[in-house]
Amino acid sequence: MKKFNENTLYDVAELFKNFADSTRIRILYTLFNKELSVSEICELLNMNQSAISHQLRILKNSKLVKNRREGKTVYYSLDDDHVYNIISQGIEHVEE
Amino acid sequence: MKKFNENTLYDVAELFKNFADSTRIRILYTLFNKELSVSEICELLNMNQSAISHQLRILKNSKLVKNRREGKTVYYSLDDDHVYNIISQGIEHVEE
DNA sequence: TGAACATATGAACAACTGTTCATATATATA
DNA sequence: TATATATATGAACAGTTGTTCATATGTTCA
Repeated sequence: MKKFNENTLYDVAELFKNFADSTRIRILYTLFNKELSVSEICELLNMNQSAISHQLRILKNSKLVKNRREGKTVYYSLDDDHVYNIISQGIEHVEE
Repeated sequence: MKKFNENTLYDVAELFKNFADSTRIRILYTLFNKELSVSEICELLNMNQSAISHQLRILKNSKLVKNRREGKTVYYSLDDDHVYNIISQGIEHVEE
């Protein structure tokens, strides 16, 4: 079994917390294909803008999404290759 | 992008909740190699028996661990191939 | 049966989390 | 500058979660 720092598993738990909420995981899933603006995400998930912005901040702090501003609009996209793989594996699991 | 039932992402979030707590993820990690009794897990994680039992029940209900009784002792082990892969991917992510 | 040991479980409590509401900030344009 | 639009953020609140404590259940053996 691979050795690693004893804090690693705490960090792993922190990572998985991001995926442990259906709003955040649905946000991430909408970003699988392409970047989207905040308001586009709101429409897709049918949720209010404040709730989405709060969750986007959490995802950004965890470096799972990144954003860029274009005028008034802010576009978000996945910031990590692992995100796609981890969620895909989760989907695979529950679909069995 | 793969199509699936709209409830799937909610189920995925539920799945990841299991990995979103450091106690549970450390329990699962102790079971990577081999089955362990409840008291062995308590010693390894230096936590009291009640806390461990409560978390084991959560993991069992989610079908991530299984158990077998041998006299007074109950042994727990991983019940799902995906568990190993999902946690490994999480470890890989945070170690970069 | 009774004592000892291993594990499970319910209740209670503190800590944490996600959403809403109100409002602030940033940008574009008239 | 004033207004409209898009996004961000702080405070408050309800709901959820993990641990502890006390106790129950299950098993072995004397």
